[in-house]
Amino acid sequence: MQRQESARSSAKRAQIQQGATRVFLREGFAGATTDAIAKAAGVSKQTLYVYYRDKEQLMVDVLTSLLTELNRDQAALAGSRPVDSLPELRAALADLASNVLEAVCRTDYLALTRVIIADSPKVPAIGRLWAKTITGGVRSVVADQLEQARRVGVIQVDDVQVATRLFVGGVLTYVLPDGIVAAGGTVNPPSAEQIDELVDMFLRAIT
Amino acid sequence: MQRQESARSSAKRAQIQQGATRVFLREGFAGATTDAIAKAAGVSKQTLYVYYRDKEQLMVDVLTSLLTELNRDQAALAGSRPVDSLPELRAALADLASNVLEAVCRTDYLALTRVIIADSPKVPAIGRLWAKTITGGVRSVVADQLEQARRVGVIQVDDVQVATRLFVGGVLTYVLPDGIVAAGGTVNPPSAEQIDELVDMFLRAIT
DNA sequence: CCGCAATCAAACTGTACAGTTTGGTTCCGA
DNA sequence: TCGGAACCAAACTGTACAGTTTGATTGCGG
Repeated sequence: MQRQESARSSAKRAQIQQGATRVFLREGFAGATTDAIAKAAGVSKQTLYVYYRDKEQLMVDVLTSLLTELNRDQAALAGSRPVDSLPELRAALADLASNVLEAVCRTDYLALTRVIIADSPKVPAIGRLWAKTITGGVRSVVADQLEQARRVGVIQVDDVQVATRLFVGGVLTYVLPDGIVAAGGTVNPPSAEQIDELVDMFLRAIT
Repeated sequence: MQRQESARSSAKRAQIQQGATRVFLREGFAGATTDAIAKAAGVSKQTLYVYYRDKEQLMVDVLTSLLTELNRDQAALAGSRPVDSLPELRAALADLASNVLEAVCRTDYLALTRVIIADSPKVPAIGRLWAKTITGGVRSVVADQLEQARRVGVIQVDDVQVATRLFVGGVLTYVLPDGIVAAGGTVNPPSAEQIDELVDMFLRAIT
C-alpha cells in the first residue's frame, strides 16, 4: 500500500520542486548540480535524496509538472467560443495566435523547450509527453475551431488538418527557431498588426 | 606568423573532424568523451590535442563545418527558376518544400539541430550562425521566389515577409517540433499529396 | 518534558572525464 | 642510415560531481 504523504512532507516536496525547476531551466540537466538545486530550494542535499531517488527522477518530476500546468493553461483557451461569421473567426484566430505567442515568448517557456529538446534522447518519456500535450494541444485547439467554422459554413476547406498546420506553423515561426537558440535573451512577440496580417492572409486561403 | 599546414596534417585534421562529427551528433557536447572521439576518429587522444586546444574548440569547428556545408547545399536551391505563371510557381514551391523537408528529415540534420539547441547557451556563436544560415537561408530563398512572382504579377500580396513566414512555417511544422524530440528515430516527411495540398492552400491566400 | 521523525551542514567516497605526461614506434627526407 | 617529426597507447593528474554517511539540531505529538 502506498503510504500517504503528510501535509508537511508534501510541502517540502513542493519546495524542492520549485528550487529544482529554477535550476534545471537555467542550467539544463547536465549543468544543474545537486548542490545548486539543494541551495536553490533552501534544503539540505540529504533531504533532497529522501524525496527523490536520483537527479533524473527529480527532473522528470519537474518537467512533468511544468507540462501538465501548461496543458491546463491551454485547456482554458480550448473552450473557445463557437463562431458563425467570418469576422468572429478572424477575431478568434488572432486572439488565439497572440495568446499562444505571448505564452511561448515567456523566457521560461523557451528555456523549458530547450531543456526538453536537449535531454529528450535521455528521457524519451518527456519528449513524448511534450509532443502530445504542447504541440498536439495547440493544434487540436485550432483544429477544433476551424472544424466548427467549417461546419457552419463560414469557411470552405477540404482538409482541416492541413489548414491547421499552415496556421500554427505560420504563427510559431515568428518565435521558435530563432528564439530558442538566442541564449537567455527574451524574444519579442510580433506586433498585433503582423498577427492580423497573417490571419487575414490565412483566411483568404480558406474562404 | 601563421605556420602553413602540410597536406598530411590537414588530412589528419579532417579525419579528426569526421570522427568528432559522428560522436558529437550522436551524444551531444556533454555526452561526447574525448576518448570516444579519438577512437571514432582512429587517432590517439594526444594527436587530437595537437590539432585542437580543447573539446569546445573542436565542437565549434565541427558545427561550423556542418553549417557552412548545409548552407552551400541551400545556395544550390537558391538559384531557383524565375516563374511567370501560377502553375510554375506552384511547382516551384512544391519542389522547394519537398527538398527542404527531405533535407530536414535526414537524421543527421535533426541531430545537428538538437545539438545546436542544447548547447547554444554555452556557445552562442553557433546559435547565431545557425539562425543566419539555416532558418534565415530558407526564408530568403522563399522570399526571393515570391518577390519575383509578385513583380511579374503572378501573385498579389502586400507583405512578402509575412507570406514567407506562413509558407515556411506551414512546411516545417510537418517535421520540426515532433521530429526533434523523437529520440534517434527518423521522421518520415509528408507525402507529395500533403505537400501539394498545402501549396494549393497557400496559393489561394496570395492570388 | 520526552522521544521520535524530519531536517540540517559538512565531510566523505567513488567515478567519470578533460587534459597531460611518458616512452616508445613509424615514416620520411637528407 | 641517421635524425627528427608526427604519431601512437597507456598510464597519470586534478577536478567536478552524484550520491552517502555522520552526527548534531529542531520541532511536534503524546
